[in-house]
Amino acid sequence: MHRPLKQPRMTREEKARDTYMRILEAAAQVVGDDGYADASVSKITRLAGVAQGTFYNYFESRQHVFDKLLPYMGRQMLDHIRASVAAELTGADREEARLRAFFAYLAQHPAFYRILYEAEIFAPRAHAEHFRLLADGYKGALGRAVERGEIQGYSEPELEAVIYMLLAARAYLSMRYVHDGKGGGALPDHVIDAYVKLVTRGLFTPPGGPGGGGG
Amino acid sequence: MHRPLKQPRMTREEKARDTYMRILEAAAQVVGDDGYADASVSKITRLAGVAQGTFYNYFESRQHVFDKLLPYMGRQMLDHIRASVAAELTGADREEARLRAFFAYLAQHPAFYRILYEAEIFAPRAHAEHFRLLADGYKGALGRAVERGEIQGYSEPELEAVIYMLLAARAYLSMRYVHDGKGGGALPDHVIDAYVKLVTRGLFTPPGGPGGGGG
Amino acid sequence: MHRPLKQPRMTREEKARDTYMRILEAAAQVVGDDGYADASVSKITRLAGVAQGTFYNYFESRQHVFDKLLPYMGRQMLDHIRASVAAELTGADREEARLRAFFAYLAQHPAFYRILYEAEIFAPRAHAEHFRLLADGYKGALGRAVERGEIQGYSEPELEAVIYMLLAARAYLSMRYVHDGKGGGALPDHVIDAYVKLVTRGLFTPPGGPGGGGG
Amino acid sequence: MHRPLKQPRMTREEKARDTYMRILEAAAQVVGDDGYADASVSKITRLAGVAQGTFYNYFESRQHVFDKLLPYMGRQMLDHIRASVAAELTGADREEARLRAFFAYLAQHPAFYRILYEAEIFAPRAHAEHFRLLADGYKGALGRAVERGEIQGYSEPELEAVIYMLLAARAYLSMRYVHDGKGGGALPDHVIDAYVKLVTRGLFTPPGGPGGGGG
DNA sequence: AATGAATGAGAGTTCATTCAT
DNA sequence: TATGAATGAACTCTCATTCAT
Repeated sequence: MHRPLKQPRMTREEKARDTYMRILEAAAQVVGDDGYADASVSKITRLAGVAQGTFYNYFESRQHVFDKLLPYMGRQMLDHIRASVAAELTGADREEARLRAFFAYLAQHPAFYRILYEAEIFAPRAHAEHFRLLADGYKGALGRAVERGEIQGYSEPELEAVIYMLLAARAYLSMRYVHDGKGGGALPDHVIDAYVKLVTRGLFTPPGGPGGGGG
Repeated sequence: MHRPLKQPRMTREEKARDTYMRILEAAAQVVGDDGYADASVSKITRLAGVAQGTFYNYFESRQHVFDKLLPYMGRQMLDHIRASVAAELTGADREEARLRAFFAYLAQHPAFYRILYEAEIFAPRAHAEHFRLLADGYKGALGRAVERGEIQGYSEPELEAVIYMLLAARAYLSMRYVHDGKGGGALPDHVIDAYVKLVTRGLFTPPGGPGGGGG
Repeated sequence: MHRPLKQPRMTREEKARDTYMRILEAAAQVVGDDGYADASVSKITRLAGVAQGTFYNYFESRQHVFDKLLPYMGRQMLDHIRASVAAELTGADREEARLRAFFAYLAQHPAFYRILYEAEIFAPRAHAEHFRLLADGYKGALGRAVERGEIQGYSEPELEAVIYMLLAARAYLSMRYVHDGKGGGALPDHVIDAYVKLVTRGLFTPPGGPGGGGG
Repeated sequence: MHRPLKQPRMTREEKARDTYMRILEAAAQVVGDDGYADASVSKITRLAGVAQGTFYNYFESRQHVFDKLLPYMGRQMLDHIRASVAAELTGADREEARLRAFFAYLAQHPAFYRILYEAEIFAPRAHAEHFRLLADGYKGALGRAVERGEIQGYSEPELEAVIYMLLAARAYLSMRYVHDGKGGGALPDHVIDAYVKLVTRGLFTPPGGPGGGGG
């Protein structure tokens, strides 16, 4: 029944960290629900359970939380994808796994859709940075595929363009098939098939080389 | 007995039409420059050279102009693409021509970028309708390619998914290579090459069939 | 089948008169439905079937129609009451007849309620004038009752106060029992009884004098 | 170790209460002077000495202050009347005292006239509630008069109608003799006499019963 | 006399931000 | 550090009125 010896539940620093995170998470949820445009400071602080003024002890301005949102959730998403994709997968199989992992993350974190795609408008710096990060990761992966001979006939700058097209595909497929709402959050199989087919044929060379035993 | 050819420069009706267009064009420019979120009625009317109240003689609300913007410019863009793409082009060549025409339009109408891509957030109805329109046009084109045997191995719903990926590619390539600003509005050739390569290999079957004489 | 010799259906003057009346009646209806505060010029002209500008050919301002409304309908109402009350009625019977006639008019012209009672706020000049008119008519009637010995013990200025109380009773009874809406427009009998009883006892002396054979 | 009796002049809560009251009183005065229709938020806040935005920290909307005005001043008025009318007064004497107290309150609070009578239009809910309150208080009083035998020959629903007529009398007498402005706020004696006479004869039975020793 | 487009003042309301407590 | 009241600029929208046609 007595109080445990442990110090006050949180040190001052921990408490500050906690408040920061509460505000950030609240912002994520509000933006996810209402979009950046309607994510007022008052909604965010109300949800976070702090006073409006407190907000400005942790963020310089409303825009500043917005700028933190995508980096914060984007890292989560990348971690999720990385953890989901088996290390030994290569080529188109790896692509498929990444796509599935992305949509799985989206299904678990519905707020992420708006945080990500509205960021181009409301947090353009963060958005650009996020895409650079994604693209860089991708570049490494495709670079290794090139080295393994899985990909042929694309120059390095061309590969960058391809990467943006793949990221684009993700975005629009989630917009069209998930966010619009009938699918209940899951991507239909034929859509995954189409993606895999396009990428396999378009990017990855079948083992025997192009024109080999493809099909 | 005959009336002079023109009494007033414009009839009342023409003048009304002119005012409507002035407001609409002003709205397009303001949205192009500042985005929907910062496109206030006062900015629009100032640019159009009319009083704020006049705005509401022509549009029920700020949202209502927003809803007209994409249909208005989208039709322009489609007309431009249709006019630019030679009728006899087929297959990947046609795809390339379409891509180039799109980017040419974008270079001539820089406002269109934001009007189009921010519409998902600020004029979702118009945005959805616009994409349905594009996708339908595309479906017809790809359907004919299927009939000609240029495309093989894709079911109809898969083709729909492919269409959304191609539209996605356009969007992200314009975001990355044009809108971000260094290219001065033109898409670098290697990007077009990458697009064409991906689509050619991924979608279009070389004359002799897959695995034929491709390369 | 041929046009009758009669001049154009209406002379210019008649047509103007007609337009004037159309606007006035439209104003009456709009004020009756929405109240003075929400009776915009555009609503009125739309209902009247004329252009907004036409309004100002007939009335100097919005306030000016408002000022015409109560005189116009008030006269109608007085005519109705005068026509409804049998000439030979006297004393409390006459009062009852007047009350019933007033409520009958109200039931037939629902717009009149608001036109009359909101006028104190929105057309105070007309309102005061209307009540002066009513009071003057009343004064004559009560003066004759005094001469007949039906009323005793009230000085002339006291009678004026009584008149205002009687008019007040009308107003509040219509507010409470008719306008609030359950009665379907008719005044319940017990309310009329209460009115008649109060007035009979309070104002009119029974034939044998006060304290005579009353009951 | 002890705290000085007062640190800040007002605690935060007191200050908030003060601001609320300042706005409410300012609204009362503006409505009293200009009527509800012309009582703009900007006039109210200017008079209250706060920023326009502050208004919306205390009231959801302009309409919401309007809805508070009559309850606030109505309670004041009732308290005043209750305090002014000697407990031992009964019958018509009590009525006279009430009438005098009402007009005394009106003379001290000129704003109350418009707040009360325009409320039927601009704050109908509050108006209805106010009258229900008044009528209920009256019902109790008249009910006791009936029990004491002071009132005879009126059924209960008839008494309700009478109550509305008495309230109506108040309203119109104040409109005619006070608000119109010549009397300087006081009701002429002959008007009070007329009211008392009408009510005495009409409602209250003289000690010996109707037809007794009256006169 | 009739039209209806144009005007612009002014309304109510929102909200990011500040700051005294 | 946390609070929440106060601020005021900026917004969208309404509408009586004017006036060229």
